Amino acid sequence: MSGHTLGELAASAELEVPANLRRAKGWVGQLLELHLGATAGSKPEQDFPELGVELKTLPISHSGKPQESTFVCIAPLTGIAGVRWEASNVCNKLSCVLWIPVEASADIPLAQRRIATPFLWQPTPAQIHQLRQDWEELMEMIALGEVESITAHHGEILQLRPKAANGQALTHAIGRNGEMIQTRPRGFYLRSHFTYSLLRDVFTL
DNA sequence: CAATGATCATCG
DNA sequence: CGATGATCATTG
Repeated sequence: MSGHTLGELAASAELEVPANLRRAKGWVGQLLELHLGATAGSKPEQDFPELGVELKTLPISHSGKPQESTFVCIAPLTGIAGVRWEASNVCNKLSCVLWIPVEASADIPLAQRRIATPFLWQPTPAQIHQLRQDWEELMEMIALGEVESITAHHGEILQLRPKAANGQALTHAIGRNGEMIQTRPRGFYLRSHFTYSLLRDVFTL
């Protein structure tokens, strides 16, 4: 797919290209999943379970920098006593990722945006250490009932941010006194400066 | 609602 | 103008 445009891929799949991504935010990712034969659905698993590979598109600017952070997975806010990093969804999802950089500058019409060179990535021991540290810090705060005091400033490469259909969505979490509270669902995201470092490592920029 | 796919829109 | 917090579509 490298070098081809999203318009070409959409045409071969007989899909309409939306006017913009405002009401189709996951369109690019789903188009690429379709072409690579990933199992559609909303299962909390890797995109290619047989290969142990997770697929993620990476929106990049003209200068090749990621334009957005990368969503990893929903953060568990309850039932997290004793959860270990090795058994976490974050660890599982990021153990092997096929990154597919895609042009995403606002001045390029969606159909004309090109797919860059994908690369397969497995975190280095140092990256795993960094991910694990961030994850443990955030999970500890959640476990201690401090989820509502977590902001996106926490975590060096992995951050926690709201992840929901809107601000009214609520889920259960642990409160400051160990009681059950209602709060906005959160998700783990990779900071763009981290995904940029992955691009620099692979393409020796 | 929770999970998938993410980008939008506003603020500092 | 980058990052945070908010939001969109869809499926089970």
